[in-house]
Amino acid sequence: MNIPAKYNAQLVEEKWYQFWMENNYFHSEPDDREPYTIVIPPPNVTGVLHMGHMLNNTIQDVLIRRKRMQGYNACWVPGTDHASIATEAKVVAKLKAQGIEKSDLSREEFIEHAWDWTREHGGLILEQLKKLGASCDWERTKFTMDEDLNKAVNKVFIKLHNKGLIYKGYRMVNWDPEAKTTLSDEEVIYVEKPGKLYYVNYAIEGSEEVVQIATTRPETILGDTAICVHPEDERFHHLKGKKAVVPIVNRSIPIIEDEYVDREFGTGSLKITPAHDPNDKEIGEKHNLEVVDIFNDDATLNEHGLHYEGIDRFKVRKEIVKELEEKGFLVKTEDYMHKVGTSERTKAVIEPKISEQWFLKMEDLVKPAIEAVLKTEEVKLVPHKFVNTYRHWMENIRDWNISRQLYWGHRIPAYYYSQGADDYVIAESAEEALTKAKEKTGNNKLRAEDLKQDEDSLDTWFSSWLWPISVFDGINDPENKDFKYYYPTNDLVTGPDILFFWVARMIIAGYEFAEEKPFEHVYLTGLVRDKKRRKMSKSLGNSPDPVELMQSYGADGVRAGILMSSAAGNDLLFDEGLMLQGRNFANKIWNGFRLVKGWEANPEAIQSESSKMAIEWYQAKFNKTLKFVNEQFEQYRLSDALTAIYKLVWDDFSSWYLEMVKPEYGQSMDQDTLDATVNFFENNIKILHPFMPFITEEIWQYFKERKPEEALIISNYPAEGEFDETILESFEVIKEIISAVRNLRKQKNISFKEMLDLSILKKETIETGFYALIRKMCNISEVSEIDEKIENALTFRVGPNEFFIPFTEEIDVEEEKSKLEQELAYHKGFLASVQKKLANERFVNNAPEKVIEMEKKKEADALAKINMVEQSLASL
RNA sequence: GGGUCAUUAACUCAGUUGGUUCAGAGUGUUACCUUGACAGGGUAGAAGUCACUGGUUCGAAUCCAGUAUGACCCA
Repeated sequence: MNIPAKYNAQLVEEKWYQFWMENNYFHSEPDDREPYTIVIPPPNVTGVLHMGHMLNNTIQDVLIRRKRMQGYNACWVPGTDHASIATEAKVVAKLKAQGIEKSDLSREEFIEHAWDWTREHGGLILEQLKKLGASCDWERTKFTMDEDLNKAVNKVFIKLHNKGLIYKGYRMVNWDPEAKTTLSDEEVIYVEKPGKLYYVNYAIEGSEEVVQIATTRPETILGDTAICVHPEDERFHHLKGKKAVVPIVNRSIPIIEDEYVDREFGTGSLKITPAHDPNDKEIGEKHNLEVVDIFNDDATLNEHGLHYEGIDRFKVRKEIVKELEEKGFLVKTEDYMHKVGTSERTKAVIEPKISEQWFLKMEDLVKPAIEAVLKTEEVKLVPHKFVNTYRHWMENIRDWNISRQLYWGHRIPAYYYSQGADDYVIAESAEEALTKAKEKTGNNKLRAEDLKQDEDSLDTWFSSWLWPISVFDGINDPENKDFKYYYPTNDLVTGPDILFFWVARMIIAGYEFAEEKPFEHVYLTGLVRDKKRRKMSKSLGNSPDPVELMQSYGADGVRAGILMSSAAGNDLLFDEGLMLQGRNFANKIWNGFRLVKGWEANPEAIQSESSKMAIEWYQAKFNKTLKFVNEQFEQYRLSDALTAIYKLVWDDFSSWYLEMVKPEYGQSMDQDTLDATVNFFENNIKILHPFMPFITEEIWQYFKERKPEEALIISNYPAEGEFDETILESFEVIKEIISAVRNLRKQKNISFKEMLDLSILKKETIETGFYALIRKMCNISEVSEIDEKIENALTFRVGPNEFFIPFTEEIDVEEEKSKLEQELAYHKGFLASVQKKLANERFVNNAPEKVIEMEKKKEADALAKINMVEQSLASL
């Protein structure tokens, strides 16, 4: 036979992926079958495949392939996300490398560069998913900036605005004064830096007294608008209602009280600068304080900086300290370590800055989404434990800041006709805006050039929260047949880190825009970590390249490996050993196939008793396992499902079944056994196909000549069947007997080739049909039942039955004795523990009948065994 | 600082709703096997005070409280 001894994944994988594509097996169209739909969590266009994607997409592919085989109309919609922040940063960096600054380009020019980037890199990750075997419906591939998706975003913005849910407000943003841009929280890195704590006196109006504050940023004194103390701090009670005077500026500011103040820190009184500190901003809003912004965009001081106008913040810090000292306001300085936010890219110290933003009111929108997950369970989180986190977030939700100061993304559809903050209209297009503006202002002379669209873009999540709807064009055209057929989708597979950002918002959007849940189950995967338990990420460089892994272990090996130890919602420590296990498994299957493929049936051959029993047993074993596997799938326990199949194929099928039906040397195989074996093999690879699609399709096609429409990928998943539990139980006993004989051979150095006799002193029924199996598996010439012990024989016990192998050589009595004594000690210990329980009155009175009966049976069994072992000892 | 979750063999993890001597799997490790599908294999073995301290119960890895350590999310 010409089948290689080692399975070569590379040769096989590309072939079958192409075959599936050519036959369009991934594509779905609405029909009268029940749909099963998954939308992919769209990966970032700038991204390359990492371990998290692998885990995530493997799970989705397993789910979709299984449902496809189960006869559902399976549709897995792929796509990518425009990721405004990340992509814009990449494009800026790329342009910079070419000597072009973003500020040199117009918005339109910059966006053209971003599209170039997207066209160049955007498809990469999808190509990598193909290598993994992902059976996505590629004809349905979507991008969050596609025209129809963009239109949907605009529509939704307008709808929400019309409902009065979108408003403009102020928010503290992370301002990078070097790049002159806002940064997301993720792009700010906090570093520990040595600084100083400056103690400064503020005069109290109308008194000789002073109040002392401590600050790390004395330059912000110029923007102070209050002093705050703790309401229960007796040191400051007498200052209540008074006013303080800001040094240098001579501004009169109120002394307010708030529990936010930490009485132990510094002097216990706090200066409040709402324009330049997030906490101060909140206090400022609470107490209606004035906001004085003292900085320009490049972090030099503006006109509020008085004589420091135009000077950089750090230089001002030095100079103002000198001035405070000269004028007698500065009391002392202390060294102080504190965490300072810096820009991930420019390393510049971040300046918290108040800026005008668009917000979405969440309070009412969130209600149906809370109901759906926490009350009606229309949407179920898997594992369930995440509902706690979900509840906490949803019940403490804040309004959503949906604008970003970026070019790349969906531009906010607000058009200004004048300078005022509210002089705008919301419209789907510039033309519509013009009409609306004319209406609103009554000025018919307005021209298109008079309108200026808002410069900001929308948060990327503001488009991805529509994803399950918008990929089917359900916002623009809610009556279209795809949307009606596929929505709501069934399962969503994603990481718990975006439960809020994305999952919760999709649920909100589902109820708001489609009046229905977006999906039924949310499978939250674990995070993939490295051996040091760090999250795998590109910035740490601790993630192996999945494409290289697939080259080393095969896509099937990697898929199986990564699923083998990843229970839903539990983190997964990446270990290359898992991939190895996956690859070895593929090889094991491959060699089983080689064996079976090499068998030829002899029409004259008659089925042996042992083969008949083996077939009967394996059928039961398979049915039981399949039932278990299906139950695991119901609970999204993919790891357990795979492990069960792994054991079925490796232990039960390869190690036991194949050995049992394997023709004896020089013998040939009968047709019935061969047919049954091939049938078993095919069923094995059917239930394995969702996990390891390539090798299973390869073997499937190798077994027989098949037409394209007979491909494994679209074959029928095996149906559950009845099974006889007693066969399985009996077989466990047979396995023990076989193991015991093998053990004896090893201990006594008896070659397997030497035939032996086996006698059974039977106390409990053993299916005699299985004797043939014992003979075959242990190279036994005869299995006989006896009534008396045999002298001078090797013995062992399985259950209450005693076994004898006549043995000509001297038996080592001492060794036998010590073995028996060990056994005896074990049973006696067991008996003692059982009897102790039964002697406990409270146990007997309180435990359920069933449990007590079980204990009584255990007691009887133990006594019988002890009796037997004692007899054996006596006979020695 | 607030919330959520975890802690079981050298390593990675199960243990499905308290009950069989229940303490399990895989990897690794040890010994033996150049077996006719497979050394990417086979057979057999060793290995754990279920983080700690209390409590509930006839009975706790499992339920409750606290402590320690770690992780994640939010501020």
